[in-house]
Amino acid sequence: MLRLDTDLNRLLHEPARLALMTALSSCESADFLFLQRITGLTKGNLSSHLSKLEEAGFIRITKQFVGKVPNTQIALTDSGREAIATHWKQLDELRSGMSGIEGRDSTVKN
Amino acid sequence: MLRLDTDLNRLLHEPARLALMTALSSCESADFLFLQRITGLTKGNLSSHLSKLEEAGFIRITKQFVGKVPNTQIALTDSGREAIATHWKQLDELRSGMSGIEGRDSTVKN
DNA sequence: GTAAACAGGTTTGCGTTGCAAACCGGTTTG
DNA sequence: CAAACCGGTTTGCAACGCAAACCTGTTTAC
Repeated sequence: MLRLDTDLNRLLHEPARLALMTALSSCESADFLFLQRITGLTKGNLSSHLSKLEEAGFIRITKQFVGKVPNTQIALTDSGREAIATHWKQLDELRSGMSGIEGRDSTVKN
Repeated sequence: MLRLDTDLNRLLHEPARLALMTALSSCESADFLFLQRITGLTKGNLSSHLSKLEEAGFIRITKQFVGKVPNTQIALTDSGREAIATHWKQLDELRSGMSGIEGRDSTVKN
C-alpha cells in the first residue's frame, strides 16, 4: 500500500523547493540571484528555503567574493541529486498507481 | 516567468489530496472506506480532506443508505476533473521548465 | 441481551509551515 | 553623500496537517 508520509518527502514536495532542486539538478551550480530570478521568491524566503535544504544535506552553499562583492553559489550534493530524482519518480508512481484503480469496494477496519 | 503560487494549487498539491483526486479521476465514484484504504488516512483526516475538496468545488459527496447502513460516495465534479489534470500538467511543466536552464547569471533587482 | 466492532464522521489541540515585512552590514553607482 | 544593490537574518502571523478523542447509530458475536 502507498504510504503518503514515508513515500513523499515533504521537504522536497513544497513547490518552491521542488523548483529549486529541479533547477539545480540540471546545472553544476547556480548563484543566489539566479535562483531568485527563476523562482520569483523574495530574498528572505529563498534564503530560508535554502537553509532548510542545506540542513537536510541536499545542497551545498559556498560563499565567496567576486572582487569585493559577496556571491553565494548553490550546488546539489550527491544526496540531494538522488533525493530529487527519487521524488519525481515517486510522484510518477503516485500518478500511475492511483490511476489504475480496480475496485471501489471497501475492506478497511476501524 | 514561473509563478509558484498562482501556478500550483496548494490545495491539490498536498499529497493526500493529490492521491485522492488522482484516484477519483480514474473512476466514476468511490466510497469513503475505499478511499481510506488506498490512501491509508484515518477517518477523521480523510473526512477533513474531503471537506476541503468539497468546499473548493472539486468533488461531490453523496450520502445514502445501503439498507440501514450509511454509505458515502465521492465523485469528481467537472471542475475537479479539470483541476487535477491541470495540476499534473503544471507539475510536468515545472519539471521540464526547470530542467532546461540556460544561464546561471543573475539580473534581479531588489 | 449485551458487549464489541463497524460506518462515517466532527471537534479539539498542537506543533510546523510558508510568507511578507522589517531589519541588517557592507558595496557600488550616480 | 544618497540611493540602490548584494545577501542575507529575524519576527510575527495565519494556515495547515495530523493524531486523538468523541459521537450517533448499526450490525455481529457470544
